[in-house]
Formats: sequence, structure tokens, C-alpha cells
Amino acid sequence: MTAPSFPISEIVASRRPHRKDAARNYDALLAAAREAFAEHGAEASLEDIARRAGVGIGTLYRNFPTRRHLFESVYADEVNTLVRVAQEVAEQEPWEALTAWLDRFAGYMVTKRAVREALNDESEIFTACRDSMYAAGGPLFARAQEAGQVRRDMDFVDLLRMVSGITATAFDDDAQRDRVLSIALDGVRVSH
Amino acid sequence: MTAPSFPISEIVASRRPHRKDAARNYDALLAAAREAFAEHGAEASLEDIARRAGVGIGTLYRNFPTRRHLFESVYADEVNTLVRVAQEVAEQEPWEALTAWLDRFAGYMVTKRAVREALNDESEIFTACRDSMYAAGGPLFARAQEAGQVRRDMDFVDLLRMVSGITATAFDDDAQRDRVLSIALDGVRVSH
DNA sequence: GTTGAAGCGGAGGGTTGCCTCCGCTAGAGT
DNA sequence: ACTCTAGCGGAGGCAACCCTCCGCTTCAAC
Repeated sequence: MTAPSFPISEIVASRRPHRKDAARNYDALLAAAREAFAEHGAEASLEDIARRAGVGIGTLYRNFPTRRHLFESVYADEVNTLVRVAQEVAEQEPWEALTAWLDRFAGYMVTKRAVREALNDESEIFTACRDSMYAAGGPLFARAQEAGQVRRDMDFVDLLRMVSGITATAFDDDAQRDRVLSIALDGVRVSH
Repeated sequence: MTAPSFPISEIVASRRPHRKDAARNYDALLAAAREAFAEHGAEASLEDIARRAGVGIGTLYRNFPTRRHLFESVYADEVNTLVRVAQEVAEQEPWEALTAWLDRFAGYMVTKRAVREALNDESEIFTACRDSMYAAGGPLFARAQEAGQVRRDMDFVDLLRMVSGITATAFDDDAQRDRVLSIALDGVRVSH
């Protein structure tokens, strides 16, 4: 949990191709997949993803032989971003750093809820990415806890579950979501 | 919000048929649908539901002409139960009554998340049921708020969103879910 | 018991999505 | 410029699902 964060780009199964046109298609497919998964969930149609990316279905299958490959690639990409953000907020005050990171975490979780739903712990990539994310956010949590700002009878995973659960729900508007999230975080914070 | 709760059985679109075999099939279909929706979400296959119920696909369509009819019937059934529970807990202390009701609310929300997801506010049945549920739980919330046990800067809907969001998430075990939920509720309760 | 209508099941036609295969295209190295 | 191979797209076979339609079955009223 307190291990240093590490990049995971290298363990991603499907690699970006070298040729120029192929690389362009690869990127378009990944972007289309992220979009489609966010919109339709894990069941999004692969043919639709290929259509969105403006490539043939064959090209999709060449780059990502299975639906799982697509999930894993999108997921790995998101996690990399989350790791980077953890480094960026590291110099803020403990509680502020934690909530700032959670804010980003929430945003990315909304997008990739579909991916997580499909990648049951079976996947090596998934567990590696998850470990990497824990390694990035865990220290922020531990620091806030040691600073006496977070209650001791909960752990980092509890907090992530809480935040992702709340942010995954449909709200009337952003204000309501923020309000509810901050109320729940009041339960997390030690009343000073 | 403070209007008395009312039964909604009568406004359900599709009625239970009179003939013995038909009634049995109707019940079997509803049970199978609830199960299938809980398991596979709103996209559950209707042919699979008919299979589970042990009836032909034609029988399903006769009782529930559209997928929406099925959703509405399952949903109405759940809400009726929730209204009944609200009456049962009414005599407990404000905070205890509220959390006891929320506990049931959470249980039923897990099952019918799929139904809510599919029944966008368009449906008359849906809005009627939702109103009925608010009318049942709202007074419990108001009472706890007036007793000074619930913070004033949130409303009943905020609370329902919070609870349903958290309980809809996958947890490692029931203990973790209860722990996280109670932490979030600590944010809701006014520190005495 | 008879009877007629309410109810039944599933065949079948259409749609959509999954994945493979292969003849064509165009980028990259010489 | 030439080549040759990595890469391309989509036709096509298969499966699942949606929903309709209709001949057969079974309940229940008399």
C-alpha cells in the first residue's frame, strides 16, 4: 500500500503499431472504445466502435483480438492518468491532496465503470493496474490518516468504494452530486 | 412530501389474469423477470425470462406486451413493499426508523436498479410509484431532521441518491458495505 | 359432460452483433 | 522508383434475440 507508484504502460498487452496509418487507427479505436463504453456500458457493440473510429471491423480485431483486450487497454490508459495526478497533488496539504485526487478518481471512474464491471479480478492487467492505482492513492490516504484528518476505522479501499459508488449514481445535477459526496466525506473526516 | 402514503396496486398497467393456469404463469413470469433483471440488468433477454418461468415466449408477450410493462410491474411490486415497511417502522425512534427503512430501501434498490435505469422519468407508472415511495419515506426523514438528528443542508432525495449509490456498488463482503454505508451516514447525522 | 373462448407454446422472419477470412492497398526500407 | 509485407475493409456464416401469428390445449361455466 505504501510502495511507490510505477508506470504500467509496458505491461499493456496490445502494443501500438509502428506504421503511421496503423498507429492512427489504433488511437482512434481506443478513443472510440472509451466513448462507447462510457455511453453503453460493457456491452457496447464492437462493430459500433469500429464504425465510430472510422475503420473496418477487421482492423479492430487485429488490434484487439478480444473484447477484453479493449477493456484492458482503455483501463490501463485511465490508470496511468490517475497515477500521474497523484504525483501532481502530492505537495498539497494532506486532506486537500486526498480530496483533489478523489475528485479525479471520481471523474475517471464514471468513464470506466463499464471496464471495471467487465474485468473481474481474473485479469492480470486489471490487478496490476489496480495495484498501481492503489500505490498512487494509498499514500495520500495514509498521510491524511496520520495527520489525524481521516477516521482510523476505515481503509483506503472502503473510501474508494464509497466514492465510486456515489459518483456512479445518476444525479439531478452536478451540484447535487457534489453536495452528496461532500456530506459522505464529512463522515470520513475526523471532526476536529 | 408529507402526504400520506397510498397503495399503488391499482394503477399497475397489466393485471393478473383470472384463470388459474394463467395466474400461475403471470406470477412465474414476474418472479423470473425480477431475478433476471437483478442478474443481467435492464438488458436481460425476454426469451430467457420466459424460459426461466417455464412458459412460451408468446405467453410472456400476452401478459406484458412490451419490456416496459415488465419493468413497471416489477417496480410497482417493489415499491408496494417499501411503503408497507415505512408503516411498520413508524413507531421507532426518528433516527432508528429512518435507518431501518433505508436498510430495506438499500436491499430493494439492489434488485431493482435495472428497472430504474430503464424507466426514465417518462413513465407515468414510474413517477406514481416514486411519489408513493417518497410519501412513505419522506416523513421518516422529516421527523429525524426535526428531531435535530439529521443535518439541515440536505434533502430526502440527496439521502436516497447517496444510499442507492453506495449499495449499488460491488463490495468485497457485506461487512465492508455496512461499514462504508454507516460512515457515510455519519456525515448525514448531526454530531450531537 | 359439453363447449367455446381464453390461454398456450413455439415456429419463423427480421435484425443485430460476433468473429474469420481473404483479396486489395499503401507505407517503409532499399 | 520498386518491392514486399504489414495492414486494411468488409463480405459472409453463425448465433442470439425480438416480436408476430396461429393451430392446439385446457379451464370453467353451464
